[in-house]
Amino acid sequence: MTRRKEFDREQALDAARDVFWAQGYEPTSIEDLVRAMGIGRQSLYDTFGDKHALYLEALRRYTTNSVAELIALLRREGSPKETLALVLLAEAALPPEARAMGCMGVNSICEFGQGDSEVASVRAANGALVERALTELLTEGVACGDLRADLDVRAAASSIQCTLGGLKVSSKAGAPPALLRQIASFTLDSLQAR
Amino acid sequence: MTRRKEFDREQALDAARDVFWAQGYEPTSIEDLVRAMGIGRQSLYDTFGDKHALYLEALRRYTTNSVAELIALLRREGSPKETLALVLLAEAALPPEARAMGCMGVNSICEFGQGDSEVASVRAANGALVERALTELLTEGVACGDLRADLDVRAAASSIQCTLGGLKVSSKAGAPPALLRQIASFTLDSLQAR
DNA sequence: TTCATATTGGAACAAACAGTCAATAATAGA
DNA sequence: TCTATTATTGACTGTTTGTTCCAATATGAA
Repeated sequence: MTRRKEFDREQALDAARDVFWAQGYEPTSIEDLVRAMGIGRQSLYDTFGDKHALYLEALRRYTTNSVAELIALLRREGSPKETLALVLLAEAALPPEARAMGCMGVNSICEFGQGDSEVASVRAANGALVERALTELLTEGVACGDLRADLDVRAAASSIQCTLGGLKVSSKAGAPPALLRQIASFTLDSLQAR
Repeated sequence: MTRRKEFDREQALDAARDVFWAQGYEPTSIEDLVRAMGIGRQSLYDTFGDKHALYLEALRRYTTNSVAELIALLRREGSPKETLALVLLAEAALPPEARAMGCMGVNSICEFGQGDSEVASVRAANGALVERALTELLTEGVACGDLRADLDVRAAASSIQCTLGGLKVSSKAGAPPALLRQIASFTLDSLQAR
């Protein structure tokens, strides 16, 4: 009954996410987007609404994917201590181009703050998921003796999430991987029994 | 031999810094700036060059001030442990409006990354100053028994700077002061002898 | 007072911006 | 094959952007 789209919606959305991720919201023009997405202007507006709606969808896609990835890592087989090390050392292991992009969620915090409630709610929901998975892992770590018996698990979970954010910022600022590893090791060390 | 400026340069620069701090570089228009600074368009260009030069000078002013403030705090009289507590708890003590603005340095990292070398060099210089003052304080803390004897002072300094960045981000994202205090206390705790 | 120079506000600039419109092209059901 | 409906294309809208030009104004030195 109708003509079919010539492009793949998800693929175009991925391209948009990458542009927003690398450049942020304001500095990204519709022109940048249509070029990267490989579609026409009108197709963009018909399919995604407007620039803000597209950004929101791209951010949702980013957080959903990256949180799912992080949670999969947190719930993997293996000792909690090793898993924590993997999580904390992940940033330092990324290639330079990936480190230069930082975290799209952190970027959106700096760009929008609490000003945009839709953007804020996307982040809040996913932050809570990470918090929970992290708490589970820490609880398991304490139980099996990997971590300090007197560890305040809730505080530690918040603190680790804070450190992960800090690592992303330091990384984007150009900190060398060796420094990132040093921070990761130190943080890890403070959780363990001594 | 000539006419005098009708405005105070430093005062105008403060106003510009506040606008850039709150909104970031791209979303801030020259119109926003002249309104906040209370000067004419041409005066802005004659006095500060262009938008980018003005931003750079505003960022320099911000980092110089805030780093000087932080270093003064780090080098105050009193026990290292208490000083560290003050530094880490500072963010949670700020009024909501101040927390919503975040750190202009962190904001600039997220907005520019390593792309703008002038911006990057402003941050690098000041980051090194904080690192040094932090290291001195930690060394003193270890010497006087406030902190763990086996503390890796350099790693701890990097880690604390990372945490401070993370706190700024969490704060701007809307984390309640109680959570920020929890993170600060946990971090502090991990530095102390147990 | 007069000259030379700085500052100022407003008008003007081209370029870039987000978003729209209308004509054309493609498809699936009748 | 026709028709209804959607997709694509590129030109176009009005606005906002950063920056500059210009004439008017103010000032200190001669």
